[in-house]
Amino acid sequence: MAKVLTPKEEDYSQWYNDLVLKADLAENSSVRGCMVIKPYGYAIWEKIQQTLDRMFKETGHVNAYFPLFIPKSFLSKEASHVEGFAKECAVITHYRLKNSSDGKGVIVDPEAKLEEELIVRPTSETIIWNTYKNWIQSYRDLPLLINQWANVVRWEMRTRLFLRTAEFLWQEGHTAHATKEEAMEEALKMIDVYKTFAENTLAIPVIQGRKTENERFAGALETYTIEAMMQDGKALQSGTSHFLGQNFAKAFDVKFLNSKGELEYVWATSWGVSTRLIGAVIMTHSDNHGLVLPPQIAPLQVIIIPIYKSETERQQVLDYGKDILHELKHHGISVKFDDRDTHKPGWKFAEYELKGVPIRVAIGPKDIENKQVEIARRDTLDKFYVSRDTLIEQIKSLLNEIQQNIFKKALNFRNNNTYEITHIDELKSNIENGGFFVAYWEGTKEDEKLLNEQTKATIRCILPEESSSTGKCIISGKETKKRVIIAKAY
RNA sequence: CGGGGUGUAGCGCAGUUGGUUAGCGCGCCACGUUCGGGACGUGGAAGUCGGUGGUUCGAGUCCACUCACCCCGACCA
Repeated sequence: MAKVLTPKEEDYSQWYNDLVLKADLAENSSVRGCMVIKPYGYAIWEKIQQTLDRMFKETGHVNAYFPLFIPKSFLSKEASHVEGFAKECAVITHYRLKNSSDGKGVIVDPEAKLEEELIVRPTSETIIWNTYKNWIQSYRDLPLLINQWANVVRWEMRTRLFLRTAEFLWQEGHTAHATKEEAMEEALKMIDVYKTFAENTLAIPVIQGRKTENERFAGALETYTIEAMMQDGKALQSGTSHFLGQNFAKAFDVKFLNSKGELEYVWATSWGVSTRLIGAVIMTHSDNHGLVLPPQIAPLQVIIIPIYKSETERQQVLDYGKDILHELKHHGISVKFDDRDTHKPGWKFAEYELKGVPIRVAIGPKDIENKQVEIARRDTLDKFYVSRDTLIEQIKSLLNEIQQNIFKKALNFRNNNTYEITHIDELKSNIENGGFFVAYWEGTKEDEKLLNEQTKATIRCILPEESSSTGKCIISGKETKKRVIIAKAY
């Protein structure tokens, strides 16, 4: 008996916390609100990065890197942008320390005060648009399609591993376009990329929509979002793409000469996903035994565990297993053979279940004799024997099947916890149990605030209009085509 | 930033009205028996009791201050 998780049913957030720590994904650091991402957790992030990076490049984007620090004056150039971020900025005021007079340490040297304070980027629109000003003169310089992989800092009051940390890793795309239509198309294209990635790679079903004015990104004219439902019925905003209009171009005076020789302001988008996605993966698929990882981002897809008694058996099992190891590697499968003699098989079974390895292959003397192996799949915990001859093919298709299965499971869960409502009372009486509530909405900003105060829920997104059918807004009673998802959110 | 709570070995905790050498479980190390679902035995290492100051013959224990972390709210990806 070693690592026991708090059961989900008992305390969901405790379960989440236990899991992150015990699966060795991350831990709290001695810096308030900042986490240490441990090798296993970082390996998942690397998988996420690799896939997304490829998708960004396939859609014509390139990577670059901009400074961590932003002069304070830059941030205030776009009024609503600074308003949104001002309350959570880390500020650098000095550039030097000196020995304290009591000799016990160092103090900030008051002589070394910066002329202008620097802000640790909470997001990079301002520093990037200040740079784009120098890069863009003519329509021939457009579009500019740039992404950066970086860390950002937002001084959050309350933090939770992966879901909300003061420093987090993300990617932020910042694009510049000659026309409104092209920028809008880009913003929509990227939210599509995120949706595809979430569903195909992370196996997380998401609802795509746009944010209400209240929930929009600071400085955006339109924010598109993908919203996922966690196992406790709460929503997690998993990626956003913003149509920024000409706000930043105007704030930073970025103009280009069009083919007719006229000066115009540039149109912009920005879009990002963060290490929060790891939290989304955990809270979508995992169970009381530990992590359940989608094969596509599992750092380890297959674990091989030997079972033996005597030294001769050990040699035989090792030979048999090494063979399988090399063959799987040859087929591009990420696999490890845990031949450590310091832990017993049962211990290893539990350990790799905790870590969410999709497929476990166990081999003992019995299996060598029968030319087979025992396979256990992490998603269903089913165990069965597979002939050695067809093993490789079966593992390949099983990885695929697991990927599909956990997606379907998550989709069913979401469908079963999504409710169409026609009156706000239905929301009030059911919101405590979580879930997505679909309602017609034609309310004002104030109505939205009222909704939040009364139910603790928020409008997660406005759904795309699929048909021309209409209904009555649950607050104002106005007839409308607009439908929204309401839910409690992380 | 308001309300509540906790700081004792790597982790989880116990420690009586102040009284010698501060314990327990897990983990760790060594050896042996084990090995198809988190093994067992024997021995061992590991602690400035969050910090500072005070009361006292004597403080993990009492007092003051302070720091850190956790939970609940307001804020947020």
